Amino acid sequence: MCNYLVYHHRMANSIPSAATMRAWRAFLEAHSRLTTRLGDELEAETGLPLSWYDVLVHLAEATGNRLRMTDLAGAVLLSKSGLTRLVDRLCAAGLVARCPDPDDRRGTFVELTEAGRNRLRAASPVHLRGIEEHFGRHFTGPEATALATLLGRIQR
Amino acid sequence: MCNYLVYHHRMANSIPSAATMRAWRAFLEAHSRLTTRLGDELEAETGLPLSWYDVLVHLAEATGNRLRMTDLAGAVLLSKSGLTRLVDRLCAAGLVARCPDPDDRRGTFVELTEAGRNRLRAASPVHLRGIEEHFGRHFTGPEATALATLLGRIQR
DNA sequence: GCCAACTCGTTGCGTGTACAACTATCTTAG
DNA sequence: CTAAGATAGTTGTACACGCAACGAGTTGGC
Repeated sequence: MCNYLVYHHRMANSIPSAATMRAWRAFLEAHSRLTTRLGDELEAETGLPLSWYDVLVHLAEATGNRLRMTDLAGAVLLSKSGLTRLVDRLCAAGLVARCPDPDDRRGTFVELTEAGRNRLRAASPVHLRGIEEHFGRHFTGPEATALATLLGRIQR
Repeated sequence: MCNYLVYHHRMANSIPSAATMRAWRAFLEAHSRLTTRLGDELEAETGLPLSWYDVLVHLAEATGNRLRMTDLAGAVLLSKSGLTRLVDRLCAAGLVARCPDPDDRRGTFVELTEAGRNRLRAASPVHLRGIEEHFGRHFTGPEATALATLLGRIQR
């Protein structure tokens, strides 16, 4: 899924410029190639799918290494049901554990296990190297900052 | 699926800078939000999924409004089998047609039908407006050009 | 010319995801 | 205090996608 290029049919206003369309195309193409490549590398070298890694990182960053299902779903940009199944798999692999929230018996915390922490520690250098090699290395420091600023304008 | 943030574990070299990581996070988040939003809008207002739109645009741009399966798969960044199924659906909807390549009897052309062209003409303003409203509008002309240049460095 | 190697597109299968409906729990208005 | 509504997470179901294997067709070395 990716291109959605201009089909020339100029209307009154609010039509993207040619530069905008070039940026949009480059954006989509870059995303597709980067996620595919980084995902393949991570899985090949560490056996960890990108979605698993993503969950582990968010838990590792959270205070207490635990997060509520809903919050985690928001963090990894997944639907609630999608996260339920993903956490099922991570639980089965022993990398995270579910524990009930005593203050709200509807809620569930997802907590990083020791095995999960170790697994993340092992995978992290591989993925970071990949990010640098396939993404960061193409930009100077100021360029990376500019990129973050520009893309950061797309919010919520 | 999305974050893959830094888990601080500094190694010798080739570790992404903080600016790179900010850019990477912003990139992933922007992509997730934009594709979701644009896809929802397009489907709600025109009944056309983004993947369908993408195919139609590429055919409309191709000479003769036709493309070989493999080339089309490359253009829309989909696997061969994924494209086979997608084209199945578009055929069933009457928006494209398959026709054999007389010069290579293994090959198949996918061709835009009149209905497909009309459907694309109707959907295109909606999607372009969306691109401008959710993406282009956040950038000045030079910024969009810079973005295209920077992202364009991620190749192949 | 012929067989091996390659290419094109499709199919079987497994997987990951979203949506909607559901259960259990919490919150709030009256 | 209770009933109505909101919220947390799970489950049923459908679907889109990739990978590997396949059948048909093409190409190149000998």
